[in-house]
Amino acid sequence: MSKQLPIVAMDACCSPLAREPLSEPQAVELAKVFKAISDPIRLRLLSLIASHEGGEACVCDLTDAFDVTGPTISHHLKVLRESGLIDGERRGTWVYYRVHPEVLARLSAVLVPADPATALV
Amino acid sequence: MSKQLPIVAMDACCSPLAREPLSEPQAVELAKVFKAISDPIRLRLLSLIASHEGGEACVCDLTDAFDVTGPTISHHLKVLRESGLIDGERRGTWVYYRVHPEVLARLSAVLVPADPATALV
DNA sequence: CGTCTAGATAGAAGTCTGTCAACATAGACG
DNA sequence: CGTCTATGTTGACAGACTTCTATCTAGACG
Repeated sequence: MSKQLPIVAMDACCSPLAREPLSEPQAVELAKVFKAISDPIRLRLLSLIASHEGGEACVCDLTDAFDVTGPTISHHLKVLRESGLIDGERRGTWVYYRVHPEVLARLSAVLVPADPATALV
Repeated sequence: MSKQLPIVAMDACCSPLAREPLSEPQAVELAKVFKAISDPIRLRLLSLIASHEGGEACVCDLTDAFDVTGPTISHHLKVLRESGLIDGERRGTWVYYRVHPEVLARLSAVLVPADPATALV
């Protein structure tokens, strides 16, 4: 579960994409992470985990929120795990997931527009 | 080209994903935009356009930066266009693209982690 | 040990995606 | 008008993705 994280992309990629052109390797690594959150179920899973009290959520809490089967949720959690966005830990009967906020922060930083006038409303 | 923008998602989605759970419709709309940037070529296209002087870039500038054929670049630009991230305008012989910084800003805002301690380095 | 539950894995079916070659279209220009 | 160049569109195909059912594994507990 919490096996060696692939320690994704994130190394050489913090300058906003609008400041200077992404290198090809940076783009490849970033694309993997964005692909991980390019599915509605995975986005909601990530959001449920990140916004859950205590910063973590049990798979049992997550499964009920969707119309798909357990294995499908497992699959999506695996994709999020392999992208480095979340990590899971077994405690007794249940498995708890939590997000890696640094990864989220870096994705957010990469997307910041160049023009400082375009502030968040 | 600059036909009625689909005026994507972006309406009801500015609260960070880690603050409260995304609704299903929000997730569906956001996922479309993230899917648009989940390809290395499209990420680099977006970055090239956004970081280009004057805030716009001609397709002719873009095509040379990649190993794929013209039609493939056209296809990727179309995906970015349909997601609302960029817009193109023909001026004489060439077509110029520019990004919509608000869309970028909103994506960035959605990904901001909950914990304020996780500031950008 | 046997059994029950939470979750993960495997394999299959159907759908979507990226890429190309071939063709179409829009201005520029003679 | 005819032709050349810059982009876009179409149709095809291989590979990747999502979801399911069936099966397996790890703890809990009697």
